[in-house]
Amino acid sequence: MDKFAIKKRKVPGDWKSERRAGGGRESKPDPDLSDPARGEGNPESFGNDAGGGAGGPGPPPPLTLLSTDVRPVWRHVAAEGLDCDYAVIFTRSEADDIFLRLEEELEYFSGDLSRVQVYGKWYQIPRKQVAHGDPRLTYKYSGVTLSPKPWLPVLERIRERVRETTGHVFNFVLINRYQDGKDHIGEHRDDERELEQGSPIASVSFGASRDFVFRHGSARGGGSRRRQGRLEPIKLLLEHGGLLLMNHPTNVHWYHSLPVRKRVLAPRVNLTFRKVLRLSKN
DNA sequence: CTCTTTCAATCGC
DNA sequence: GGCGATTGAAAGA
Repeated sequence: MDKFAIKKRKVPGDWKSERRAGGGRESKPDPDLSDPARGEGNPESFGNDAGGGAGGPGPPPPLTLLSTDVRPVWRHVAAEGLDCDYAVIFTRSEADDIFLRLEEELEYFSGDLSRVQVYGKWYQIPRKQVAHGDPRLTYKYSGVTLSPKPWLPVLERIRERVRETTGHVFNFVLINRYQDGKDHIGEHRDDERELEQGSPIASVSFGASRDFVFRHGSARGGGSRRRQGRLEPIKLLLEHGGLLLMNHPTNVHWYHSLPVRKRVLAPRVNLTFRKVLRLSKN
């Protein structure tokens, strides 16, 4: 039973007023996959629905749908100690272009920065990873200290859209690339000790849609699958051009993961923007 | 020194 | 195909 605790909300950032084009269908995340290089629908719409004109219930979509009319449709995701907002913030054509540039321009870490020791054995991390950000910042991940590469135009473009939609300015981005559904990341919390107090983490996705799962700390491990421990996992579908804002205190008690999905054949690039405090000591 | 937290692969169902 | 349980060395508080 997948509980999709998703409700509509107004606006966490700057977008004036929410408006929708077609009938108000409550869209629940579709656990099915979706390939990134699919043909197009409306090239200037965000991926939130668009009613799909063909045979959908409700009134027909408006004839004139100008791109300037379209605003992200935010969904609020809430549970005990969990507070997130999700919206597709890039049009399909914007996201396609950005994804292409990311694939062309990013150079991922290799060697020691891409290996991790688990239960005494060393593994390549089951994904690719790289960090970009302001000079002299560092971020520790699984024991290794990541020094960011300088910003690239495509990354600043994404960061600027995130600023427009959330009001937050981030100085660091950790990028993970999942080649296909076999690439994944295990359950973890993001280390907030080296982040600005109470600042959110902005997770932006391009390419293949992937399931994303939150689990409460108390619902994990040894003897914790008891009777009414009613903190069910919360599953989201992160889409091409989508932004998931993870607000404090989500990362304190909730773990998240990107599980294996063997039916997914296409790559996904995810960027988690952060406000990092610490500077490298030289 | 002690205690807590962390990561990914494998196996069983 | 997916999920829960299981496996420990290293780092940090």
